[in-house]
Amino acid sequence: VPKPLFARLAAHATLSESDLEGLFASDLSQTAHERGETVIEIGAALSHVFVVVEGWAIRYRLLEDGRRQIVNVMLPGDCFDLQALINTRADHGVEAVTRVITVRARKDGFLGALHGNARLATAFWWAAVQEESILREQIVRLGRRSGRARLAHLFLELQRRLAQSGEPTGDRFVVPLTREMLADMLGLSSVHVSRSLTFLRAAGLITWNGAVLELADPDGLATLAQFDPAYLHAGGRARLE
Amino acid sequence: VPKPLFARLAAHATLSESDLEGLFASDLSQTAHERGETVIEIGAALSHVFVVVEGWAIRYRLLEDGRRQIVNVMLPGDCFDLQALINTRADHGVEAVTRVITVRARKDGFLGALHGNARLATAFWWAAVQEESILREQIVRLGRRSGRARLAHLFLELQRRLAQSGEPTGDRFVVPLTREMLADMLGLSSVHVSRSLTFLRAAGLITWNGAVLELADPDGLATLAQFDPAYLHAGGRARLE
DNA sequence: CGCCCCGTTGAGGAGAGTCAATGGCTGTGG
DNA sequence: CCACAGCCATTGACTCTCCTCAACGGGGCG
Repeated sequence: VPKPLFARLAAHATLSESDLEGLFASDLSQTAHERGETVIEIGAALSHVFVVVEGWAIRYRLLEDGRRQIVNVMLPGDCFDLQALINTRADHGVEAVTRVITVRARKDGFLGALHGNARLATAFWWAAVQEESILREQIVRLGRRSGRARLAHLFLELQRRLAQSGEPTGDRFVVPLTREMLADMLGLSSVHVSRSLTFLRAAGLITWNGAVLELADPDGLATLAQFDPAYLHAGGRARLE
Repeated sequence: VPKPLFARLAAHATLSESDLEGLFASDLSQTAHERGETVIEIGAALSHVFVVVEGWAIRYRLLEDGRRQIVNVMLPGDCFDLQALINTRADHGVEAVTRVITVRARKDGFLGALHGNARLATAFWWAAVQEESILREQIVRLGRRSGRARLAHLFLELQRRLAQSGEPTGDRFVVPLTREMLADMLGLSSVHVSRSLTFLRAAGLITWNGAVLELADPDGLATLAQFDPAYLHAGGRARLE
């Protein structure tokens, strides 16, 4: 059983590891994708549900003129794509940011396990609520925040989400994203991302030497970004009525 | 049974009206909200699932400094909020754009009906897939399109979505949104929305006299907006495997 | 008639994009 | 072991989209 997934699901529902075992026992096909590799092609038929066990991945859409918008980052414990349980085609691609290890479950087996276990269904439903809320917050970030605030806000979100997947995360953690990925995520150009990062550094809000990002002044970042973590639904306990 | 809801659900699943009757028969409490009224307050506990029967509503989030980002428009047939079946609080508000009539179903009754009817569950699942895909496209619109293109893209989306709810919609339909609402949807200022509309009018792409919007040159709009309707999942048939 | 809401238009300024040059780091092959 | 290529980040200069403040005008409604 993937630990990050268990950590996330168990945080909001009463769950033991055995609840999850049935899901992946049948065909525990761990797949590894190298950095830069395509995990799911746009337009591909979806027959499996994926869970990220290790590493980061991005979900993106492309425009005809070649521009790219990254819709969301997938961290350990995130699922792709609960809603694709219906037979449909991927309307966005998934690419590995680092080396990524995924576990796949066939849709029918997944649904069967959910039918037989109400607590498990509740836990996954809760994960879907969180996921959609994160999408909504991404909309607010793009629509109503400045470049600097977008960066600050994203960093704070990543910190909380990493903590939810059970990593020992304080104010220092590895962020394997390039400037261009940040740009495609935040609706900016990579040049402007670079400038905005320089500003955040100069203001003493962050340091970022190579890979490890440090939130030097979390409160300052939260003020700049108007960060309100409520949308992450980190507290609270799931209950399907 | 609300007709717009039936039109949308039946478009992608084999469904008869009787499938839906059980949902609303028990407590068919139609509620009307006047233009500008709050339908759901941010932070309110959610005990019901809502369906818009008539009129338009907006889902929005507010920032501390008073700025507003509209996450999505709700048209007849749209549900608020399938994912709130879990006991949680609204992380965004809903406000009536026109006079809005909603039908509410208690969460437990709703879930019971879904459990007893696989076709119904499939149809609602499909609606959720569409809804999330529309959110993703909103992200692309905000992140990677110019002001003019955002407007053109939104108008084309509204046309298709209205058609899905069963309205007789050609290239002319009523858009009850103010400039400021468009601005809060598209991440712009109302002044810039006004200017961009002037441009679209001057280019012969649209006319908008008072309420009725006419897409005078749909192909031109689609080119400007790089509109690819695939994300609306308008074709295709739902099947839960 | 007068108020208020909404839309338009103008002027000036700030934020973000584009093009381009530079420099560091890494991996590779002679 | 070093030279070179390729990728990535930074910085500069210039441009353009979009924002803010402000004035004005039209339509609905009391």
